[in-house]
Amino acid sequence: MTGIRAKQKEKTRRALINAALSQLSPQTAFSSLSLREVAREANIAPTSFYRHFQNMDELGLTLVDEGGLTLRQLLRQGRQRLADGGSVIRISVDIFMDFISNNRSVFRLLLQEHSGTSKEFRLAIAREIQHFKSELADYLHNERQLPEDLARLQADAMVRVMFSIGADALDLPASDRAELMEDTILELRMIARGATALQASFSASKGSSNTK
Amino acid sequence: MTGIRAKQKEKTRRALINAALSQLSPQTAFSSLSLREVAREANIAPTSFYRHFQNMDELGLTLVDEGGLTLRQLLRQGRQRLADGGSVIRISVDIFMDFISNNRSVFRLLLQEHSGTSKEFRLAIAREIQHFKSELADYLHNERQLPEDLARLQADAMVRVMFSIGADALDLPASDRAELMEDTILELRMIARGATALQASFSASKGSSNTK
DNA sequence: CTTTTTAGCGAACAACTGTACGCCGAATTT
DNA sequence: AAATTCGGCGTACAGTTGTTCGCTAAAAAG
Repeated sequence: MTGIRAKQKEKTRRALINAALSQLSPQTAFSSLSLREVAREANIAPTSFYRHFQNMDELGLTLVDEGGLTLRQLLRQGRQRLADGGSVIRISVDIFMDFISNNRSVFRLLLQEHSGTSKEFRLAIAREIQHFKSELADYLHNERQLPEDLARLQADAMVRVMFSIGADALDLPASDRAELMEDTILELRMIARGATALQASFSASKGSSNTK
Repeated sequence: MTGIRAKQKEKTRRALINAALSQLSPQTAFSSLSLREVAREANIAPTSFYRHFQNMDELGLTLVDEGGLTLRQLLRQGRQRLADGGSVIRISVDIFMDFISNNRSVFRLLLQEHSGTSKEFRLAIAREIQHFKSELADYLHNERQLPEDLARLQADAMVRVMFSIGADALDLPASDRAELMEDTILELRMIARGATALQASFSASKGSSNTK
């Protein structure tokens, strides 16, 4: 019951995960990693890999899950920081950019496999993104009094823009990133403004006789 | 001077291009195509491939260029249709969705290699997208009297949203696509509204004493 | 007609790949 | 103390890859 065996197993499992992460780079996609290389980097025999994962895919999905988890945790922190006051948009952009800076490889993995050739990967990543959207839509609906439909659309547009810009920021020197962030904030503000403007026209055309 | 030789060469060049295209699918990325498979599909010896392209990369870049060209041509057609009246946004969305429907493989190639591992691919595709943005920004500035900065930002946001939604539409049954298109149109309208709203606040805070 | 150019071929090579199989030895269970 | 579980290893195999080299035959150039 000491679990000395389980402990060791978990250790080399981590070694495999880290080996995979360490081999990812702008020039090397996860989908082109070989089981043998990863095993070599983790200092185990190729055949031992199978004691931990059935596939390279299974390893990759683990990375996706862990990355998504990290992102969601950051979002919660963001909501807390927000209680102290400050622009939601600016804070969210900050958090997001920090995330991709500190998790370049994982974010690249998310981007690449989001449009990759494995349906399982695509679905797993789409699920993570959907999480992101839903939380934002809820916030817009509850805290900003937007009707559900409009909140959903605004969140959708914002998340799309944010991820797309994140992809561009990924291989940008830190110096250029500040500029991009200002653009990002403006674009997101644009979307927010547009949403409330649309809300106004809808409620106007719907119940113009009803002031309350 | 008959050029019977040049003619034949062009023919098998096309055969190679078509072979590559025909092997692309949701399950097969361009970056994982093998020179040998492509040559086999084109009915030439593997070694003959080099008479036409130095690399598989060179072949891929050709596909990117051709895809970009097609897209730009459609844009011009779109601008013509626009002269007859109608919603710019709706028409543009129509055209875009048509494009990805009729060029699934190419669009998938663009998406995948946009965040792929070859810098040359990334740059080539970024260039195509930049074309798209610039043309839209010019239109917004010239025809819609938006200040250049705001036009640039609106175009940027719109193109990002459009491409992102395009990626989702790619593996969607045609039945679900209609719904997605309506969402797209609303999101783009949101962005457009937001841009003019921001314009109003800026000019108000800048020169409130200047009516003209 | 003679010479040069060139698209295409086949053989060969070394480098990898994923994975099936059976064995070992230490941790765990009985 | 004996039996079982199981993480890890080495060997082995068949398959595929990109690319080099020298050759052929037909088109083009002289």
